Amino acid sequence: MYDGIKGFRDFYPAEMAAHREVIDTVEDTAQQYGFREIATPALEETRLYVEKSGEEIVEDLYSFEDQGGRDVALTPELTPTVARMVVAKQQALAKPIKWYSTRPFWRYEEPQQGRFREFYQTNVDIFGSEEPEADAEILAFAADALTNLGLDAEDFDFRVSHRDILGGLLEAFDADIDTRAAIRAVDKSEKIEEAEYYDLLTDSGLSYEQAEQFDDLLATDDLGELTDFAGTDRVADAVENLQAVLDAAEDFGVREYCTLSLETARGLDYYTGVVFECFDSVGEVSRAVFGGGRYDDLIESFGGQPTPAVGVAPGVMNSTLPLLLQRAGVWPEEELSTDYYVLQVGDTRPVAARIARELRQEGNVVETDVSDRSFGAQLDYADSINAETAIIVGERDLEDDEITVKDMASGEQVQVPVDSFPGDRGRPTYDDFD
RNA sequence: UCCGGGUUAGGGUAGUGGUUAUCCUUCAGCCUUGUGGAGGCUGAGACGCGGGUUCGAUUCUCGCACCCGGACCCA
Repeated sequence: MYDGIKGFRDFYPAEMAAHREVIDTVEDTAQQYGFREIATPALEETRLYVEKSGEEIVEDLYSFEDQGGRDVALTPELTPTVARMVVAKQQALAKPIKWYSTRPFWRYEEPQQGRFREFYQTNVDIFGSEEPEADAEILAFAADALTNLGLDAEDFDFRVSHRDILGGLLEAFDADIDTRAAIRAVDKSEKIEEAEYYDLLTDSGLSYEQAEQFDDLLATDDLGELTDFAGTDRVADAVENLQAVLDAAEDFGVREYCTLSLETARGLDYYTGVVFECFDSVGEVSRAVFGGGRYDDLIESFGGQPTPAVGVAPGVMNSTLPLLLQRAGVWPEEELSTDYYVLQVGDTRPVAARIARELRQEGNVVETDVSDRSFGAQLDYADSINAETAIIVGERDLEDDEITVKDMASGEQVQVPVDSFPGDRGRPTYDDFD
């Protein structure tokens, strides 16, 4: 016996069937918005992450030198990769570029609730539009994906904020402020004691009075108050932009899922405009379910022409979204499903095989005996794979040129002429002959 | 990396410094080449790994691995 690797998980068929349903729902939703699927490598050069995020990020990467001497890393996120792809074909791609991709990612972190070292995300991004409609479309996609999974407005909450509001307000104080540290403090404010929060703010350069004032400003519902306080174009523009995104979200039918929450900052440095995080309304899932936002400077920093971008990345496996779905009672059934089991009694293989083949050609899931098992054992097996219908092909039936169609749930069965089965019926069941 | 709690057949469990480690379930075969989700019989399957203490360790002890939480970090 071997242990698995810490933070990596196996998925067996029944559990995977539920995950498959979740992934398909999220991807179908993306396709309905016209997002196009891409595929990307599992390895990138380590410097792709180091140069954008700092040397300390290496601690959280699976990185190593390959046999050709290249420093490579398992991808911890998709954004740098898609940015690289956009830069490489920038002139060839019609804008806006709308892509999605579901894939595993790897981070060398300590596993915790809803967090593993290997996890799957569906990344959804729009490149080439700086309009608020693009931000709102990302919000709308995310909200639709969740409601298509069975969640409603009572279950989750998108906390929406704007990076320039935070940065602009800080800039408006007469102080030498470490903006990055201050934003990080804001991002933590919900999780830590108030005194600790104020300590972090004052550490970042604000006076105590300024920290209080800043905290008050973030709590406001009146965005105009922020504009008046700062008196700068930066804040005025950011407020206007955030309002425009929320207005668009209203028209897109998803405003009800969004809450203004300036305390939401996101830890990542490359965000520039609207940012948001999805939370469990009940709070049983203790950390953010997923997040997204605008990163208008990243493509240019990768050597491309200035290209605005906005995206979101729900985790679909080994992440907090499945926990939220379970908490809300909408997690799909973890069970196998099978349309037909074709049961053979005696040497009836030619007929059984023909029937199985024709049912499969109609798109059905069909199993038949490959273990030379007894009648009872075959029925047991058919039961274990949740077969809906058993087609009994027995020597006795065939003597009368018939087969037996059996409904597995009720046990009822009916004799049917073998020559006309399945015929042009796509998915015949017991009820069709009853 | 750090802190807390865990680890006994596939799943759930009982128990013990000393014979063949308990029970339920599961799985496989058979009764059963014509009726499963019922029953009977037979069989399979476990003390996470390594070191130490001991005549003897699944039990005590140390280290490691993995699991569940949490801190840090969060892309």
